[in-house]
Amino acid sequence: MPETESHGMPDSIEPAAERAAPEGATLADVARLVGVSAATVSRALSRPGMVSEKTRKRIQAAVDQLGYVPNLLAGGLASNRSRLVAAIVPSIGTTMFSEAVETLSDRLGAAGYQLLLGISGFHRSREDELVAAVLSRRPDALVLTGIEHSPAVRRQIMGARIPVVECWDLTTSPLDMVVGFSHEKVGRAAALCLVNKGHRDIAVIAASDRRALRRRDGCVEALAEHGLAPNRVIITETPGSLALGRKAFAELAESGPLPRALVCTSDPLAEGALTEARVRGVDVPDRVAIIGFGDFPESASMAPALTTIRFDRRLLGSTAAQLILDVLGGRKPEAGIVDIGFEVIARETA
Amino acid sequence: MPETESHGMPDSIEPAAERAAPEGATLADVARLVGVSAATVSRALSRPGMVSEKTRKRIQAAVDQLGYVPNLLAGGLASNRSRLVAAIVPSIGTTMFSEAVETLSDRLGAAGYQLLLGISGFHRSREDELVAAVLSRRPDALVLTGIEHSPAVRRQIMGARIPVVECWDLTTSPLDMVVGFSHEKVGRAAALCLVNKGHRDIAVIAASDRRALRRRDGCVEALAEHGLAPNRVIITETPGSLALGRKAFAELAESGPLPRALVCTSDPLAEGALTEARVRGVDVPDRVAIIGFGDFPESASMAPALTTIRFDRRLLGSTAAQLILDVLGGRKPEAGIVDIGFEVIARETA
DNA sequence: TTGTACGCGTTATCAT
DNA sequence: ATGATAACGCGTACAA
Repeated sequence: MPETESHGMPDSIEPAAERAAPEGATLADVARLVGVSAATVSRALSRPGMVSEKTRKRIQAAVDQLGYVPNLLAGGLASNRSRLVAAIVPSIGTTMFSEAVETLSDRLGAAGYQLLLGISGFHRSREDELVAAVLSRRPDALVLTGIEHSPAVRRQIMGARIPVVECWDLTTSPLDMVVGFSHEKVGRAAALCLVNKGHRDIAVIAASDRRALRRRDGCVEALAEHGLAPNRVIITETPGSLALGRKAFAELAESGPLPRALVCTSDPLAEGALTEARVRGVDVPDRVAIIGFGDFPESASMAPALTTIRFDRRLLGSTAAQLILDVLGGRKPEAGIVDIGFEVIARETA
Repeated sequence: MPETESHGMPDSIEPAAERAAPEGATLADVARLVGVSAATVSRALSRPGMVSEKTRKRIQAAVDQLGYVPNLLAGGLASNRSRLVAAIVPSIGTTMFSEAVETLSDRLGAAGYQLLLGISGFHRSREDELVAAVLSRRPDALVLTGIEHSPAVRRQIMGARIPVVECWDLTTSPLDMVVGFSHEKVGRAAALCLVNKGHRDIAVIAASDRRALRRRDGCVEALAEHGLAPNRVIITETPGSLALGRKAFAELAESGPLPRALVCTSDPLAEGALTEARVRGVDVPDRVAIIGFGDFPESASMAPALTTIRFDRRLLGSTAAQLILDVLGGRKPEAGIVDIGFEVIARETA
């Protein structure tokens, strides 16, 4: 009897073989145990509707008994669908990105996709490497941060022929799809918020990443349209932090007369400025009104003196997920360019 | 001539074939173009030392020309090494986890590994699903949060036969390796810090996840050893947040006389308590001393009235990475149980 | 140093 | 509803 089962095998040879997973059972092992073909097992697991009720149950039992775990490397290779979505973000150390990534991961996970995460640390060259590395896993879709990418990245991505969502920014000419908001408009809104309150003496503290600089640009432009020039513009490193905000405010205080109002390109910078102002006995917002960006949760209660600009990070993540799932599901998304907008949160009348 | 090259092919048929990547070039395509075997190309890419200088250059040229991107699904299947490390964390929305994950990702990336991230949201059952999902990618190693896992998880993991690092906690009997610190000791340190300052009337606000509760346990034990019982113990949801901290402090204030000192199991809770105290005109630390945990960067400048307990999150991440790389590299780690310790950061003498 | 040949575990196609 | 068989793209003994 050449193809006999292992029943009756002496315990001394493979004692654990029938109890725990011996050594990574395969589809073929399950099939053998049940007495069906591998194809049937594969179908039972991925398209249960195509398999008869009773064989499906027997297969399930065998799967449990063997502790069978499907090999998605093999599955992906055969089907050309990895069920993997790659996301490349500058950092997960700020809620700006982490909340969106969490939401993205949740939504994708619910649909059977997993998240391959690349963290670029705000370095352009690192994005290049990460894109290359990540594409070698043959992800079914790709999420990128921002709309500026090196030619190499653009080339690789076009060659990959998968859906791509650029996030946290907006453009009329995305690589594929884009979901975010206009940083120029955010900067304008910050400026207008202060101008509308009657301020004319306004300084700017901006981090040096591309999107922060575009917020600064929008701000300066809006001021110009009101016949104003910024009191001063201070550029800090990226990412903006509380410490950098303190330093920048100190520089502001020591290099000339304080402005009447201050635009910071992010809440951490704004919080730092606020902190330094307090230390120096400068009243916020009475002496210096400060507006930030990002609506970081800490600031809501800790820094009620700050005004900020909020966008919905979770909406960003879920929208990106939805776009991807639509495309992968063969549905056409309602729109490939999604502006999730933002709103000014004035916590004080200042 | 049966195996002819595509030279001389009329442009009208495959015009782009010789310029851009036509449609996912494979190793075989590269080999054909160079006129060597696929094996040689494979070696040139993964073990350059085994290939002659000049053929390696020609291969590199062909790779560039075709825009060849290796398929790691196939590679992983063939070699049984995915170059993937999976990590499962409750959240990336707090620096507690995000910084460690960032460091982990950096270190692994530098060694040629990529990070497959699962976010469990503090749900035990979700960890089960994620482990199963993640193991189907055949990761070369696994990073888990904490030391308590369901039997199903333990079984699956043992069956996977890969290095595992449990993080953010400590035990003498890890699944495989562990890097973190003792939460009981953190709780004890918090209590002792206050007791040593002469406080005897101490309350506790704790989140309800396992590690936070163990910090509470350590705290209550240490108090008992000094003949003290906590004024009150308030349990909040997980994860602890500024809002929950405010609510808990309000409850404390309204349900009886305020304690003289307060232990919070995390900094967000402590910041919330501090905020609510301020709102109620309660001086911190003169009327109520507050100690938190986690050393969240925001608290350093914003809440100088708080004492906190710090552990090195980046050290945690890099140690985990090092353990994994050691094992995967065939080196034996110095120790499979790493206590990274912690320190009390007293920001005020209170 | 290079080539040959096989296998990795799964899905898809085409029968039955 | 189920089975046989051929890919999928690559790594790796083994041979040359």
